[in-house]
Formats: sequence, C-alpha cells, structure tokens
Amino acid sequence: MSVVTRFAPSPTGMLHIGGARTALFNLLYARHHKGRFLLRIEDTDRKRSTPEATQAILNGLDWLGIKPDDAPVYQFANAARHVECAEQMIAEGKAFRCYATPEELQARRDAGDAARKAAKAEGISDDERVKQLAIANENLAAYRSPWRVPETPARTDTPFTVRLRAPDSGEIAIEDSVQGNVRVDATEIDDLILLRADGTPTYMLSVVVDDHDMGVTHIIRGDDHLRNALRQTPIYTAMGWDIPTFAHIPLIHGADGAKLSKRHGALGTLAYRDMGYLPEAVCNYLMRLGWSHGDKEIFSLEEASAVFGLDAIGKGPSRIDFEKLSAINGHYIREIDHDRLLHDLTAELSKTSPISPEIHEKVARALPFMRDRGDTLPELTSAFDFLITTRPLELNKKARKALRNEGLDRLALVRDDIAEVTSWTGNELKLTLQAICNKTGLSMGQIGPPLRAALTGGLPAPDIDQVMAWLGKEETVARIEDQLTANA
RNA sequence: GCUCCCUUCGUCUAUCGGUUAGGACGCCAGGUUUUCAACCUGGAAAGAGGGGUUCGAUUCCCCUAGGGAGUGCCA
Repeated sequence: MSVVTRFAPSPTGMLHIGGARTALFNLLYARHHKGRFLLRIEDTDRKRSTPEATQAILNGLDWLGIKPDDAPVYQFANAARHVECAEQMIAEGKAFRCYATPEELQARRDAGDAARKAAKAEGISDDERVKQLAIANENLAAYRSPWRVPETPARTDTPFTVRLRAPDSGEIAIEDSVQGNVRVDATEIDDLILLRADGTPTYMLSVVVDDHDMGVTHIIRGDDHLRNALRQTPIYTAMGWDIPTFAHIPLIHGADGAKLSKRHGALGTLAYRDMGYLPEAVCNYLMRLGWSHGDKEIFSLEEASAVFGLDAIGKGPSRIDFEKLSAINGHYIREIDHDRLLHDLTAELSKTSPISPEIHEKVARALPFMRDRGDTLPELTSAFDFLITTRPLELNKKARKALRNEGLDRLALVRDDIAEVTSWTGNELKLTLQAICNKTGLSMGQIGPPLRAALTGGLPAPDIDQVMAWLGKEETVARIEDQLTANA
C-alpha cells in the first residue's frame, strides 16, 4: 500500500513554525516512501476561518518549498459527506442524539470541579476525601450516559447534538510511531460530539472522514492531538474503517522552554523571510528540531527525505534557538546561487534607499568575496556599507585617529602611486601597495590604516586592495583627496 | 484535580548494556591580521534525584522531582 500523508492546518492565523515543521515531516515521510503528500484546509469552524489565513498558509508553505502533490482539499466542502456518516452511525446505533444544552453541560462540569476543589481545600480526613472525590467523579462520569437515547425519537422541537457512542469499558489503544503504545481506559474517552446543534460536523468527525476518504495512511501531527487520536479511533471502528498509523510529534517550545508564543517565534513563517532568513535554512533548521540522522546537520529536502524515518524523531519537546538558525542560514548564504543572493541582497539594500545601477554593479562585483560577512541578509547588507556610503565620508573615531599627523602624511604618500595605476584590479593594486612599501620602507601596518580610514571612514571592510578595486579608481582617488584637502 | 507523555553539555542532538559519553550552535583562549568578520587550533560544558535488575547501567524496571499535552457544540 502506497503511503499518503497530509498536513491539515486550520486557517485561523499564520502558518507558524510548528505547523511548518509538521508539514515538513509529512512531506519528508511521503517522499521517503515514494508516496503522496496532501494538504487539507480544516475550515469547519466557520466563525474563525478566514480566506486571508488560508492564503497566508499557502504562501508560507510555498516559500518553504513544501509543495503538496495535489490541490488542497477544503474540509467544509465535504460537510454533507460528514453529516451522512454521522447519520449512518445513528442508524446503526453507534451514535446518538443528545438533548443537553451547553449550559447544562457546563453546570455538570462546574459541579464536578467544585466538588473536587472542595475536597481538596478543606482539611478533611482521607476517608472523607476519597468519598467526596468519588462523588465528584461520578458526577463527571454521569455526563457520558444520561443523554443517550437509544431509540432516537424524532424530537424536532428541541435542538440536539449528535454524539458518538464511545465504548463503555475496556481499553482504547493506539500504536503510535513516535509515542509508542499509548493505551487508556475506555471510561476516559467521552462521547464526543459529531454534529453540532446547528447540524454542522465537528472537527473530530471531519478529520476522520476526510482522512479516510483521502486515503491517508499516516497521520503525522503535533502531540497536542495524541488524545484526539484515542478519541477518534472509535469513529473509525464505528464506520468499519482501517485505522491509519499515527505519529504524534512533540511540540516546539520557545527559548525559555515555555509554549511558543508571539514573543518567541510563533511568528508566521513569512516573518522569517522578512527577517532575512533563507527558506532552505529554515527548512533545514526545522528538520533537525526533533529529528536527527547521526551527526549530520546540513540537509537539503532531497537528502533528508532519502533517510527520513519516524523512528528517529525524539519524544521530548525542543526549544527554538535563533543563534543556530542564523548559523545554518549563514551556511546557505555561502552556498546558494550568486544571482539569487544578489537579488535578495539588493532587495534588502533597497529597503532603506533605492540603489543606483553603479552601486548595483559594485555590489555584484564584491558579493562573491563578501558572503561570509553575515549570517542573515540584514547582516550581510550592513557589510556593504563601506561601499554604498557616499562622499564625503563620515569618519568614526578610529578613522579620525588614523588620519592624524603621520597618518595623513602616509596617505599623501600613497596617493600619487595609486592615482597612476592604470590596470585597476585588486591584484595590481596589491602589487602597487607592496611597491610603495618597498620604496618608502614603510610597512603595510603603517600605510594600511590611514588608507583604510580614508576609503571606508572606519567601517568594517575586506582587504584594502579589494576595497579599492570595487570602489573603482575614480571613487577611490576622490575619497583619498577628500581627506587630504579636508585636513590640509 | 484527573488521564497520558517526556527528561544526555546553556540549546539541538548521537549512543540502541561495556565509549576517554560523540557532533553542531553558542561561549572562552590562542593563531592569522591593514579595520571588522571569516578562517584555523585548542578548551570549558551533560546522563534530574533515589532505588532496583545485571559481572557491568546514560541505556531495562520502579519511585520522586521537574516539564509538556489533553480534559470545548475550537481545531
């Protein structure tokens, strides 16, 4: 049987980093088994689902390079089918109509909670406490069965929900590829609601029906759904369907170990793009969060899918670490295609002010030698400041110091020889500087600093001969002249 | 509260009863050096605690502590 996986987000917000990783794992698993990876938008909550959120999710996946093998399925479009299944379960006595109102249900829950709290708060004997707890639990258990109406009388006058008739006794168990064998007593599983009072299907029903209809064989999702897997298996059983393989992966936490919040990184995936991260870096980082393959750190999607397996996923939650994300991003900044990096870089540069064709050309020339000067696009961008800055240069403290007294003399000393260079290449300029050293008896340590100060204003920059080559003769000489005249 | 799950350097992780407990990020030191990076070399850094099982436990079992998830007519 061919593997089918799916990613099933609900369109109520951005595609956050945890969702992206879940999608990634599903993709990787399907690829590894030469199966199919599908996307389903779980929009059954009409109040909270928005088209904007759907688009944001689609865009986020697209940016990461996570492409489903088929058009997305919109869950709400299958509502009629879901209702049909619920009705079949009613007809077969596997589901029932429940006439309890939300208020009644809440009252029951409150009563149970209150009794339990009271038992805990008051200083009472163990015997008494056990008794009270028993009463409280009985109250809670009571909310399973009293509303079961076997004959399902036609009571159209009262609103009702449709509930699954969950097993009353025994054990419900799933064999989870990540969590292992998870079993729970049947009394722990409630008669979950299949159809709301307004007749619409709930998530619980819809996922099961859609997963079955889409032929999903492996459900890989966050472990906040582990409990749901236990609750959903009775639906599969009631419908006489095969239960798919589950794999509940641990959630991602913020750097402080707490649940991911807006503060940490529960940002939309696209926010990472805007922060200057490359999609392959985000993918790579996400893959390694909770999954590993020996000591290997760098994976392309292809490399990862070749070796991906559920058994290598850890059970504990992992924390997001932006330092490491940046380091991996740096790796990819050094690796990706020149034109693409140039494109991204100029886009980043243009954010502050539009750049001229001349500057663009200089940046393009310098880029191959500048790649290791930043792990993210903004960092890399600022490394080009010395090139982009306009005359007259503003000198920082260090540069001013380098251009005092003998520094200025030395600058004057090199000016003519540099101005006479005809073949304006880094190599030629390097030789020129060496020749000046030989001629004057000065060292690079003596002529370098003032020259650098004049050319960069003190901004960080690579080798001075390269700097001159990229600036071009005209700009180089002009920057030197600026300092000589300003300090004359 | 209850149910279920988890626990190796600060972080991500390797180890599938016997290792000087390995790698990566970060950190520290040194080297290189005309600035700042990069780069190279080296270093510090971990089995939550307590009981078992075993010739031998990070590894298997139990307890405790800590953390997480769930407990909706949300998904």
